[in-house]
Amino acid sequence: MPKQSINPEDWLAALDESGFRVTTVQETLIDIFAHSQYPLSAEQAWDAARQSRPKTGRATVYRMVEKLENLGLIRRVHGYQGCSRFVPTLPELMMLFICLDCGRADYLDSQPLDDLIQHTEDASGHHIINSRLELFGACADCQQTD
Amino acid sequence: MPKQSINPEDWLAALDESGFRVTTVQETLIDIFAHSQYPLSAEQAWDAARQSRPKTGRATVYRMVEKLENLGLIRRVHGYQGCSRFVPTLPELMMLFICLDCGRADYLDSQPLDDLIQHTEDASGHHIINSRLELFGACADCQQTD
DNA sequence: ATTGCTATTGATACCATGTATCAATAAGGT
DNA sequence: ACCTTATTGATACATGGTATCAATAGCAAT
Repeated sequence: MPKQSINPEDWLAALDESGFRVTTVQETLIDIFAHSQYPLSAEQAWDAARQSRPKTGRATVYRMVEKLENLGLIRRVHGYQGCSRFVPTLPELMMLFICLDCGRADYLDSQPLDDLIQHTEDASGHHIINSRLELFGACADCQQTD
Repeated sequence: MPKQSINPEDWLAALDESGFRVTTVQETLIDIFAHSQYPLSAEQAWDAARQSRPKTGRATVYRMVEKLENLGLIRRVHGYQGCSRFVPTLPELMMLFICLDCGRADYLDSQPLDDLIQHTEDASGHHIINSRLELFGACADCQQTD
């Protein structure tokens, strides 16, 4: 459902550029996150990783998830089966919609959010440094089959 | 900083109307949440509760927090010192701003968010059932003292 | 007021999720 | 191929939250 596709090579390049070593665990996990249509927990990613790389350690996955989040390559989804699931990020598409029915993530253009933030700064006098917007509901596909 | 004040009696009435018994623990905890300007964790609320009511149990506080959240009287703040702090809710003021400097919550009128949701529904075809918006930054007061 | 029913509570034990430690491994520059 | 050191995997640990269950206390009816 993402309108842009995610390129695992770009993620490896991002790790490399940030001075991290490129390892097989990373390749494995990046592949898992980049191709998942659904929010994944670290535990789920661990299960998935061990299918292609059985000796993958649990702590390693948690460390990797943290690293990917810090680099802005994945983002945490709050309020959907807890607060510990992650989806890949897509540049310029910071408005996240999660379908409560099929669970898929859709990424929407951030312009309306940018406008809202601008408006709020003007109206309140606060300086807004970052924001979190998540939308939940029934996606266009699931509405038709209800 | 909340522009409306919160009335603990209304909360007790809400519990009563929902068929729950009104107890002293509830009064204690409602007072704590209704008067806090800062997001509080369950653990912090427990500490506060025991000052006026020493034998208050930990599990009771967790249960109460869950109940208040379910009733919509408090709301969870995500991404500010974890995902387990709560602020009281204020009707019609669903846009939450948290100052990263002083930690206080400010509540903003939801109209811009309602507009954004309407626009997104029209543009995407998704039906939006609920949303979560949090804004973080430097509040008007804290900017002046920087 | 007293009683009886049952929701709520407090104490404890428990579980899940995530983190610190540390020896072994493997990137990657030389 | 070698050396340095970041990364890994296994284990133990910490934290935050939940299940259990006997004791307590709301509240409605008498």
